[in-house]
Amino acid sequence: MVCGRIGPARLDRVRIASWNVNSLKVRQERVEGWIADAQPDVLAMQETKLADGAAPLMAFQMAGYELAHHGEGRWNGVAIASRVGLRDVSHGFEGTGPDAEGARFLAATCGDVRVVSVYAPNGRALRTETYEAKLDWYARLLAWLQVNADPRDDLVLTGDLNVAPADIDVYDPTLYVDSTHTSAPERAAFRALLDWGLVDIYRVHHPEPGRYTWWDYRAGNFHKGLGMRIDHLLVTASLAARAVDAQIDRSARKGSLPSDHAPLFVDLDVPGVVLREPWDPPRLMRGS
DNA sequence: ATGGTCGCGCAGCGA
Repeated sequence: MVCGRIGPARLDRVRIASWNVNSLKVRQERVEGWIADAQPDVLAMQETKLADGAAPLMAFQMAGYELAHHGEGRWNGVAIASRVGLRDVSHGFEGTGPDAEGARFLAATCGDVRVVSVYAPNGRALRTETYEAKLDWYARLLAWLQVNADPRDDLVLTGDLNVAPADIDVYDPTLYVDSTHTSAPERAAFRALLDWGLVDIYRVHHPEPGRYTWWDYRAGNFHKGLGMRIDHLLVTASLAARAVDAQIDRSARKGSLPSDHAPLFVDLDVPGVVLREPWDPPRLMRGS
């Protein structure tokens, strides 16, 4: 808890999380509850499905976080909540391609870490225009990194990348042949991010199979363990060396009205980050 | 194996 703290606190460890919330409006209470439990210092969100004007700045402020939001409402929408600073907000390459594909990219510097929250296009089906747009989006994401970042930076690229990088990232690889999320071009696009200088830090800490971040709402797939690992925390080498743990919080997928994605987070030894002052709510004056 | 459920918004689409 940050309540009761006097003066700025310095953190030696920073927790950076990502969660496709599938409508922040519907998920608001759940997100607030998860933040209170998990205490992330930075939370990247995807599929907020909100216009910027409807972003719940005050609710995050009350919890001690600044919020940057990029959305047009209805579909897509990405955000970054931070309690260790939030500056140099960028919408990146949004709107520059033949199919802009909506609000799917947001970058901000939190503490001294560059955080990029992305929501990759789904692709729907192979050999369709939306599939080609997905690959094009990936190409533009890589180009953004090449132009606007350096592999030597402290950078986290996180979010719903809509790619299962390897066969162990899907519950049954034989069902995912010649389909989106696993196709060779998609995996090559994902691999190109790693080749640029990013590390799949969750996989480093958890080489075991059966670790997923998304489960179809239908057919009780979550309870049957039928999921995919399509949400990722990709970090540069300098941060990978300082990552002490990474986890997927399956518990957040349980209960009533969950998102179909679970949040995941990485804990980094980044000494000297200053925790933002919690907002002091105005108090009602009592007449005497 | 198929389809099964959500969210948005009010029909049917997107995931």
